[in-house]
Amino acid sequence: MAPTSEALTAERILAATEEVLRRHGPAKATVVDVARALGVSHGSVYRHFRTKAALRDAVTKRWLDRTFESLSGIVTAEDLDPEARLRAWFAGLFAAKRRKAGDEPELFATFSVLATENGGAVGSHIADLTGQLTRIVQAGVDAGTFTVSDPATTARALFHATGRFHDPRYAREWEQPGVEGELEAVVDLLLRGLRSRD
Amino acid sequence: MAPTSEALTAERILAATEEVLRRHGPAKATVVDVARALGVSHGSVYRHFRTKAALRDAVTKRWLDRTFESLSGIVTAEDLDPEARLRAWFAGLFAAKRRKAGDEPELFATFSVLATENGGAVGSHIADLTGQLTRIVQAGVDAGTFTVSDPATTARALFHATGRFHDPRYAREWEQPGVEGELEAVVDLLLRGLRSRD
DNA sequence: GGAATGACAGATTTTGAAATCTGTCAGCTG
DNA sequence: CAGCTGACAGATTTCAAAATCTGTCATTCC
Repeated sequence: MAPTSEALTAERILAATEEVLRRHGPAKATVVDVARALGVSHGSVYRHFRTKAALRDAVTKRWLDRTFESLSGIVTAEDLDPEARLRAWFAGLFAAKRRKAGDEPELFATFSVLATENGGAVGSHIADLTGQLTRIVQAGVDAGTFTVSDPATTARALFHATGRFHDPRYAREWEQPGVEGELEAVVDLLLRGLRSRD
Repeated sequence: MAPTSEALTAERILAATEEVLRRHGPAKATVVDVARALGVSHGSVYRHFRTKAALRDAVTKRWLDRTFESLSGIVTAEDLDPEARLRAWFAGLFAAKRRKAGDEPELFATFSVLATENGGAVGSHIADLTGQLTRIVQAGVDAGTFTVSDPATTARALFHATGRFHDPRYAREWEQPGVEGELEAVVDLLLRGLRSRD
């Protein structure tokens, strides 16, 4: 890599790390590699990130933010009723996860590793997603189409019940033929449970 | 181990294999170990099981049958309405899985390995469980308390939606404090979805 | 003086040779 | 003869030495 003479910023380190991860995968991507790609000593990288774990976490956060940006738009989509929002949201989440698992396997693997380690970036990602779910459920309650006692608890239940379609541990199953239908069957059942009965 | 002079039956091999697995875990349990425990040559073991994989599969089948025997009783419990049966069934499934994961970690690990490999024993185990679910759902439809178009599809949706509470990939999470409540929240939501609306 | 370096200790990973394992089968044994 | 053995080829695993990596910090450089 050309040792660019620009200042060494956190952002440049993150970009280089992502590149190294993409090329080598999470198991074989070292801080030394990142430094080499930037044309600096590895000590310099440690000036910006206290540990290798912190660096991985930051890269994953950046990647997650980029990848699931569009989802939050659905939460406030005025042209959709809460039920349609929920359907679109789950469909969008699943589509994005599956696409990334296929298109960027190495970065997805990094995310998976962090997920099993309860990394900070993954923790906030999940908190972010359940927060979005809570807001949709709340909107449904406000509109009178949903009846639930505690939107936040319900949101977590929805998230848990759909784990098979967003938890990276199931990534392999996402390629099998009938999955789309499986997601729909689960979401149908859950939406029936949310609906008001009077 | 005392080289018992009884005939070498499949059953004796299975018992010895289970013992070896319990002692060494799935990674370090070899066919040679099993043969040594029985006081025979490993060639004799291959007379009864074509491959090591077949042996592992048979041991796991035996273990699964023993472990989840009691569940099937709930399916036909006349004293419970279908909704109560479903609750009891899920609670029982979760309790059994969690107990086994804690009490017999090595055998549970063997089961987990087979699960990720889509082993035959695990496949029938899952088919068996969804079959039981289907029968409970069907009973609910017959009784008029549930309304669903296709009990088998619904049963699979129920099974997928509760994966977090029976899929061995989540075993680690089963020890955390709030899990019981999480299962209840999901089951509540699903049952609301099953109930008839008129 | 603030940023970068590179040498260093201890931890982790790689590597390749030796040991063990899987699955087969010709022959032994009772 | 039915059931068991043990030697064998090729695959896999183990193990210990060598290489590399992580994280620190005194020193160098601009």
